[in-house]
Amino acid sequence: MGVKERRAREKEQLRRQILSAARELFVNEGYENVSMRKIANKIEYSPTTIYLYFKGKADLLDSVCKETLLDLLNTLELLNRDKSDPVEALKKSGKAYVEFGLKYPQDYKLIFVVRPQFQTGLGLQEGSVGERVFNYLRAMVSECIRQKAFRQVDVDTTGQALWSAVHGVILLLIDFSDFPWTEKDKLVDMVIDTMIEGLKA
Amino acid sequence: MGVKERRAREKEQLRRQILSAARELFVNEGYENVSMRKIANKIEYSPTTIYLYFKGKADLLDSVCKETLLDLLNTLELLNRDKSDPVEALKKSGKAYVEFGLKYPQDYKLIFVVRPQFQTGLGLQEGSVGERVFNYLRAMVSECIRQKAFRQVDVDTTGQALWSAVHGVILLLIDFSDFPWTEKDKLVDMVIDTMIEGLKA
DNA sequence: TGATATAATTAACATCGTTAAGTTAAATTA
DNA sequence: TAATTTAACTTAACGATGTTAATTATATCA
Repeated sequence: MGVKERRAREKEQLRRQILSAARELFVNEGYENVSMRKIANKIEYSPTTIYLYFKGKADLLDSVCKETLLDLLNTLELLNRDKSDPVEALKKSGKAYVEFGLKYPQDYKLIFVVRPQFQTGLGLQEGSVGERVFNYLRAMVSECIRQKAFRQVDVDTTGQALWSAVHGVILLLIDFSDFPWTEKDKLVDMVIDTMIEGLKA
Repeated sequence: MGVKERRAREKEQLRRQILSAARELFVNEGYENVSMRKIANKIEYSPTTIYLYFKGKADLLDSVCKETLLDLLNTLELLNRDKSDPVEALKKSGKAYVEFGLKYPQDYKLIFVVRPQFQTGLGLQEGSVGERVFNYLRAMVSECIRQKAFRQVDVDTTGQALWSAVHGVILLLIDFSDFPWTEKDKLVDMVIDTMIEGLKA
């Protein structure tokens, strides 16, 4: 009777093996430089086997990204959000978001830069992990307004603007690592603090 | 005797023709979805002819990007910078920068996201077009501080922070075009205005 | 005109993502 | 246990890609 379960377990194991090989290759060599055959070689299966577990290369990438996004969401939610000081909480989350992006630069780019192009749907649609991350940000902004720490700004627009700012600084730091930036933390603080200062009542 | 000159002129003409066809296809269909054969078809030459004028697809891309960057620099410098109101000038330039990024999304991504690692003369190295664009921004910030419209912030950090913000909003709008953003101009204004508000004295 | 240089083409290669057909091994049924 | 069904995996192949080498056409100069 437990044979089906064992089989399912074995299938899941190979699925994870594929995913893990794909992640490592994508991160180290870049999505476009990784072929299905290369992934297959790494796990010592034929290339077509991958298609029994994933719809295709794009789907594989999407699954890798989803894992990373869940990790990010988890990181953010673990931050003890002090409701009494939502502004400080927002700052903290913003910095954590940037830190995450800089800690996993390739993953970050895969999710937020590479993936949208290759995906037919969207990583921010209803029920997606991306949407949950954004909702988290939205809720914090909302709380800042409710407590009148921020002036009466539009919640959606403000959330999107804040996201833009942190997104931008992450990508610039990643992509122009040779550029003579001022000290990294100073720049990140400047971006976040300036935005928040501009929103205060 | 003028035969050499005519030949050179003809050669240059075809070069520009290739470049123009490549730009149109890159912008409309995306870099990865454009093949050398497709470009060749458009100009009614054989695919290999392109290799007599460009090193390869990547070189073609870089050339397209360089053109675009020069165009951006020109656009910015044409903005009549009213020295009497540097804050307004900064806003105007910021919006122009975003508009430019959204007008040439493919080019923008290629210049500032995809290619920085490999490029010479296009990124932010000394003497590059990118550096000139950044210096332009820096000068405006400096003027805002000098006229005491901004508080006594660090010029470099501030310039980099502002750049981060506009860079971020451009990329989000490009990459997540399906996302239910609030009206585009409203979001862009929010990003720029909030940053500037946060910098005021 | 005929030789020469240059421009453009044809043919081909290796590799890509992906599909269809075929094979092997395990699980189920009799 | 023997036959049959089912699942997992592989081999072979297709069309398309970027690019190179060999070849042909074209225009210039003697």
